[in-house]
Amino acid sequence: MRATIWPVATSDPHEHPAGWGAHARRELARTGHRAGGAREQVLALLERQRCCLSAQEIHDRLRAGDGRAAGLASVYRALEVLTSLRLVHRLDVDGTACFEPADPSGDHHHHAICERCGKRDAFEDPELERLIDGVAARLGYDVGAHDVVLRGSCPDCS
Amino acid sequence: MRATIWPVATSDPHEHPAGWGAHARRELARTGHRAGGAREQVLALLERQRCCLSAQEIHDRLRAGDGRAAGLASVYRALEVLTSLRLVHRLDVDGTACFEPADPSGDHHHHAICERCGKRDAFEDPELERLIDGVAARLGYDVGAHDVVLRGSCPDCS
DNA sequence: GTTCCTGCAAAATTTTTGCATCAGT
DNA sequence: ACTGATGCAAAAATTTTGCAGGAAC
Repeated sequence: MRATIWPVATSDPHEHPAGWGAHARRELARTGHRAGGAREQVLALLERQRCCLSAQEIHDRLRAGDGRAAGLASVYRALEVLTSLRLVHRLDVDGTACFEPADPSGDHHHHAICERCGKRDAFEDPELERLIDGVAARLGYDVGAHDVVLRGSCPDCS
Repeated sequence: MRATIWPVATSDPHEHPAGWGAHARRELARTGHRAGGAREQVLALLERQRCCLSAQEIHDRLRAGDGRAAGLASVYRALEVLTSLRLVHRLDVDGTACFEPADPSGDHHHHAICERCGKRDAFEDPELERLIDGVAARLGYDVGAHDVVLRGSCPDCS
């Protein structure tokens, strides 16, 4: 492991928009995907997760649970499918990919990452969204996704 | 008032804000680094480059030049030093890290990436910067760096 | 029964590290 | 000379792929 595994705050009071899991399962079925065990495990885990997790973190948490955990390769494959359907959003953090549910309503948040303690915070800002849409339009890009990442010291570490 | 946007083409041999190379060499000397061949090669290449390059791309371009090219590991080591001194900015694109000079004045640009042809465009927007500063303050983060990445289809591919 | 899904292992990629040697100060 | 810098190769970390067996429809 190249980077230390930092704890991810799970105490975030933000619950996921109701029905992300249901929406995702519906989309998977609609696009002709079968309900296998590995993908369901990943889906169920992401459903309870607010902030992003790496494939390895997802795999570790699955193994920590009871029963047989999906293999790491299957986790990657599940994430690939979910990402291509835009059901999860991929974000590169420190050279490793992290994944989190994508809100079907189109709402989404961005990230502030503490370079000292590794904490990943989420935030949203409607004005920021509007501004980015304007920039995309002026560039002539048909933008399907965008990320904003802030790096620095969180309030606790400052 | 409308924010101004300056698109910068990837291949555009745009000159860097005066003195980035000089500034970088000065900082390296000031922090007790010696002027080795590999780091100088990387520095000289980045000096002529406006948009971001991966370590492999840098290595390839160095080998395409005349004379002995720095080894790939030395490219990584040079980039590590330059990044830690905040002289270059690191950006993760598609799972691989890209690097580009960081303007000493604090000005910087962001990126729009075409998912079809892989083109990387740069843009800047002062209003976006202001907004991000505001978000950072609101979060209580001491933000040292930030990225904005737009992904989609460029005008040519749309 | 057909086709997709999964697990395991192997391969491919990307990045880091060990170590002997070379070079800057 | 001393110490950092470099090159090469090996290792480590991350991600993808091949293939045989199993499961969903």
